[in-house]
Amino acid sequence: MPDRIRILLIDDHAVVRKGLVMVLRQESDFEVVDEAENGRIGLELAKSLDPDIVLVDLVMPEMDGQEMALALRKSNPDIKIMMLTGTEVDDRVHEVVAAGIEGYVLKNIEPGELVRAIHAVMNGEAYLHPDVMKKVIEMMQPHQPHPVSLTPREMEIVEYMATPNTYKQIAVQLSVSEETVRSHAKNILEKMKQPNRAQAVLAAVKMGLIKLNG
Amino acid sequence: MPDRIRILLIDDHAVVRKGLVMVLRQESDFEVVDEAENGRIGLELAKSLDPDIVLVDLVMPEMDGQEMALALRKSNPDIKIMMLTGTEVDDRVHEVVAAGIEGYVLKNIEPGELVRAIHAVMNGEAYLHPDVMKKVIEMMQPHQPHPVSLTPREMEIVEYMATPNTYKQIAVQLSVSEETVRSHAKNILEKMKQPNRAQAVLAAVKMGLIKLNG
DNA sequence: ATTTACCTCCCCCGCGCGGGGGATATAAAA
DNA sequence: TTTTATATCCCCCGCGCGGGGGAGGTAAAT
Repeated sequence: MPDRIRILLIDDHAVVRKGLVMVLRQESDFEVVDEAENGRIGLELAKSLDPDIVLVDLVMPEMDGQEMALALRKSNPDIKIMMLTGTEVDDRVHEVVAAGIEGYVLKNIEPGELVRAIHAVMNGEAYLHPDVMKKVIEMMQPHQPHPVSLTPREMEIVEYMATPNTYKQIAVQLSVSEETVRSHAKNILEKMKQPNRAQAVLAAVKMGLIKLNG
Repeated sequence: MPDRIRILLIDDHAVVRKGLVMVLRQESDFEVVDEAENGRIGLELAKSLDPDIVLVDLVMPEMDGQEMALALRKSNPDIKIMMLTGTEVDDRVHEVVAAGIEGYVLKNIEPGELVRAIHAVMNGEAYLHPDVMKKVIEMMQPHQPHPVSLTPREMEIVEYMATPNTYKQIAVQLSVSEETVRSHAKNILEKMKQPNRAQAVLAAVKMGLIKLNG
């Protein structure tokens, strides 16, 4: 069987590994090539065995799933990575997903669903557990209503403050006096409690007042 | 049947609407309550009919899907929103998803999959088409190797430039002369082709040199 | 009718900072 | 060995900008 999916398991709990093996053995096109108990060992095994996909636990001693994912991404970018974690949706979801994995499932996943997830990932898709997906989407929502309330004019000025323009140049473009712009800028810094333009712009980005890219 | 899922269709192509109606009629627990040909009309209908979920086309005249989604989110946050679009995965995916929708499917979706998607969304999950999910995940990847190469020391200085510290204060913390810091800063601005500290910091964030949040 | 919010404009001061020119030392690369 | 990159340090100049003050005018809220 040349096109069986070669799987590497990495989890610090032997029980979990055995359980996964049982589940994966049910599928005739799956082949568990090896197991490892932490990221460091798993990384070495992945490099030498070159599996199609690794199922890796997020929380592990020595080297956790996130570190391992980053390392494996660099050394063997073609190996798919499916992250496993407990039922709790970790707050590190964002970072972990950004580490460049293809799948993220919780351990309470239905066996059949796990099989489908692996197939999906091997098929070039990305598989995220519904709860994880929700979290990821939530994190890209426009940020909470800004704790600082700027007037419409001030909003306009803040946007200009994020450009290379000097206050004088901004004044010209808005057809007002430089003093007016400077006055607004002063009020903005005051409201945002920021010491200077650079910090104010950065804070505005963090608050979602300014889009980083448009 | 009190618990049928009440669906509102919004698409500027009558053919597409009819097709969707055919598909959705197959499911006994779906009920298409009405249709609309653009976002403006659809928004009014949604407000008066209060459906469980709206399927809305992304590209439409008068008011497109994104605008409508934003408006509907504000007026009726409980109504689920499933975005529809052509086979092309739009570059606006990020914005659209950030508009706060629950689902995003392409029009070439299998009917059965669409039905599952609707059920998933009604079940409180988020459903993104695999290609869309991939795109979303890609967009959270660490950015490409920076076009500007800063020396280790310069990297350090850039991070400090994103803080409220003045160059003098940075110098103290790094135990070097203020002149040294200023010198590095000058080289950084030169390399990044940025006119001032504020712009340099912003550019650094965009490039992924600096994490917005730590 | 008085207050409040907002936008507009002005002056002064002093420091931060960008831009220009250097210099010196070390270590790696050519 | 000579060049190149990196890190350190120095001086000068002038403008940008932060912080302090104040003033006038309109419009909405009270």
